[in-house]
Amino acid sequence: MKEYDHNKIEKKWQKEWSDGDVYKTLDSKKAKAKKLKPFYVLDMFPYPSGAGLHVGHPRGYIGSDVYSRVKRMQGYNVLHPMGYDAFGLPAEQYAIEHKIHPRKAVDINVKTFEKQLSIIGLSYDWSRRVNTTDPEYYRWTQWIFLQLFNSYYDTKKNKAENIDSLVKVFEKSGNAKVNAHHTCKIIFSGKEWKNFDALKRQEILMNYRLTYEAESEVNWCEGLGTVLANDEIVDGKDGKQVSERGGFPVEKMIIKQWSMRITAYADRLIKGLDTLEWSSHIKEIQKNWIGESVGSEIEFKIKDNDEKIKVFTTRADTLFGVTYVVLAPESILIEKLSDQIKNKKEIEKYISDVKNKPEEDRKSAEKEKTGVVLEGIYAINPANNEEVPVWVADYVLSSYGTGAVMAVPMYDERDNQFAVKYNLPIIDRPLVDIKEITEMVGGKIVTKYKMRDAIFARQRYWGEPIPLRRDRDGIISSVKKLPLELPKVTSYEPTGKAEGPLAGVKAWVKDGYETNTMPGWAGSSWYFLRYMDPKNGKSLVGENEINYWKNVDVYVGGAEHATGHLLYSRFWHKFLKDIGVAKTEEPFKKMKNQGMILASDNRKMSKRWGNVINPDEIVKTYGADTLRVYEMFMGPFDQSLPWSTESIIGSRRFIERVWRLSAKVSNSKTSSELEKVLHKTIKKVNEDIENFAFNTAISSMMIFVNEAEKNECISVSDFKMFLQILAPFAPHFTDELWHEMGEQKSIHISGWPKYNPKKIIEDSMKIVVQVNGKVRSELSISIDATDDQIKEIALKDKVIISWVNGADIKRVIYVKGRLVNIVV
RNA sequence: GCCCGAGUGGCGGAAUUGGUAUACGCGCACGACUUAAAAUCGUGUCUCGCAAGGGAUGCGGGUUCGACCCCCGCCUCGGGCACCA
Repeated sequence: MKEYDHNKIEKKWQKEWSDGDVYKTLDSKKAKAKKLKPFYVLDMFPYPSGAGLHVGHPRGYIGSDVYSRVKRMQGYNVLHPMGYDAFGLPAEQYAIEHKIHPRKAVDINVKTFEKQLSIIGLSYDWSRRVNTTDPEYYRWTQWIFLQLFNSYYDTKKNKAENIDSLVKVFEKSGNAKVNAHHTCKIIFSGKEWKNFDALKRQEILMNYRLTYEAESEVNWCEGLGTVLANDEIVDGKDGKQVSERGGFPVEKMIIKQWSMRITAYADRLIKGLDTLEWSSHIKEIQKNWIGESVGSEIEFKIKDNDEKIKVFTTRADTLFGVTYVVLAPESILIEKLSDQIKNKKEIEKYISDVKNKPEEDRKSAEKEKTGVVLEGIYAINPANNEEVPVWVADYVLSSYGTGAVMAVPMYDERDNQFAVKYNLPIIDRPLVDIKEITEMVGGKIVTKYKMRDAIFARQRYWGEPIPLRRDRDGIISSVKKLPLELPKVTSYEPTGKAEGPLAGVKAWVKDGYETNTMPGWAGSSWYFLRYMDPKNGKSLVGENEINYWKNVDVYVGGAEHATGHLLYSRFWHKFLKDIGVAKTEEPFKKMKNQGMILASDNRKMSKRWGNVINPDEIVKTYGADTLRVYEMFMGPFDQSLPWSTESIIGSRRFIERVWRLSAKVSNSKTSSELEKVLHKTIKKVNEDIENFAFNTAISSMMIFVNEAEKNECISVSDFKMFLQILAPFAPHFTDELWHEMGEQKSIHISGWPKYNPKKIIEDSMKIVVQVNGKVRSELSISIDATDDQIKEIALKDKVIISWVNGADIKRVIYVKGRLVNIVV
């Protein structure tokens, strides 16, 4: 018997697999010729950070690898690729810290990453690797940007449409009745449209485009020199907002920015969640993030004025209890009403004070609410024609609902606080039916969302250039020839202004290109489509390929991307579906989220704590097979677990026991008892892997080995079946033993064993007998026994008779195949 | 504050989702092999009790023949949102 030398075996098989193209994915044409069905298993591609991997990083990759290997063995044409998300802040920060160009830093980091990953024995088809910073890749990111730019959202057809068709409508009949998701505040006729100059038209269309430029409030991070998305910000120690990366302070600012109209898809993004096999936890987070709420829009007339105040409320049933109305300080109505406002100066001062106040003060719930009454202005409650005062107050947000609120201090806590502070009446009126009252006052039921449009620009160098140019008159046009390559700069450090380092490239600016670049999520929002057809120079993905693969079948990655990547990808995918590129409504049908591996001190692994365990070391001492088995065995896949180098020995022992078990393989038959255990194990492993319950799959294989060791021999065919179910977890040494059993081809393309239902049938069953719910006896009864027979046998059992002790038997409950409970 | 999730031996965890709680593994103890050690193998290992038996799934109650699982009220930890009308 050879010694188990993991280093030798693992090196040998990794080379064999690579030389033999064992994990090569077939393109659709070849696959169809062979009648192979597609199966797409995807890992979230990493930022190649350069810090090196710790033992926790590969956990998700190992899980998805096990799953992919099973699918491959089951005869699917498996697409299991890997690539790099290398644009964006992490890569750029690393480059700045290490004083090298981000391009070089990315290349170095990718190499380090691949070297570390290669020793784990993952079954990627490396020939399909993508990198978001590759011009041949970001050419298509830019292409998608332009498609969005040239589209608007048709709310009637409920899909994106080309902006040209909207222009035609404008020409014909203006915009009064368009069915479009927009922010356009002016109404014009077809005639007026024709008289608008090009700049005016551009300005109007900007309100409809799915990628648009607008003044918007942004999170400005001085430390990183850029604007950040809401999901890139976290609460700092003192409760103030800081950047997730680096922990720098973040403040609100109004800047003209490129944005994406994700809000147009809010409804579809919520509805689609029901069709997804994702953890309910992540669906819940997305649902809350999108924040759908159904309520009523109700108009309050203004006394002695033609203007109206439109409020949004989810509590129209409290309409009779309204004692005042509040406008957000940003409300344009205030300007319109100014002639009638008696305390104009005071109002103006209040508004400017609010604007200069940091947003975090304004948003904190503990903060005292402030406000000023608009003297001379009264709103008329449409339900009872009562005149109520109108206030401006900073607790009303302009960005949500209609930017105006009807205040019902009796029922709303915030209104109540405000009313108490400013001595406003609090009245108790009976509640009415929401639907009825809304109809009665001529309002309508509408749906509002908390989600905001996504800002699509970063004031940084290391990102995709925005493929637009602006001529001297300010007219924007699409760049015709993609990719628009990122120019070389002398300094890629942040400039600290609302423009990026590209502003320092004279030729770039002269040509009218944008100095902002795209945010990190641009390249990662569609990469899964590129893997289907990574070298296609004519289109983002070929028709044949996308029709074959359709979408990702199983997506594996961290749960922390719930409101970022996973939402943006769904948004883009839906858009790509609308324009005919994607073929399904959702990109990721099923998703599994791996838990983090913590250090043994239960903290995150980090250089800072000095508790990092390096996978290279573990592979060297214990082997990749052991590492893989251990990481899958240590606990539920989606749960965060502490690493224990002490416990890994159990997985190593398991592998060695299988290795030694091969000495018991012979041509004689396996005992029927062991055969039964084997087939049960095959059944269990198959089910468990399908559910990503890898830990219990391994434990059942351990039970089989324990059982097998008690036997004198095991047949070649039975042992081979066992190797096959173990192979996805420990691919190297199982392939070695497989060949030792006389096989020529790799075990990983050898087929997946099926259990034989006949071989797991028991001829007797173990029935537990309880008296009043307490276990008192155990019986072995023939499988053919009827329910009544079983009850009778239980009642006649000596132990049971002594427990019942002649008492009246009230009930006898029989649970099929499990237990009898006798109630006395 | 609001919305999710979790809490089981010394440790990681299992339990067919209402039916034998603690599978599997680590650790520990004892034994075998060995001059010895390592490795390996065997036995034991929730708790009280000599035993018969009793008690334990964060705490307190409830439903049920039967509850880790369902319901009500707490506690602790993790995650999400946060003046969203």
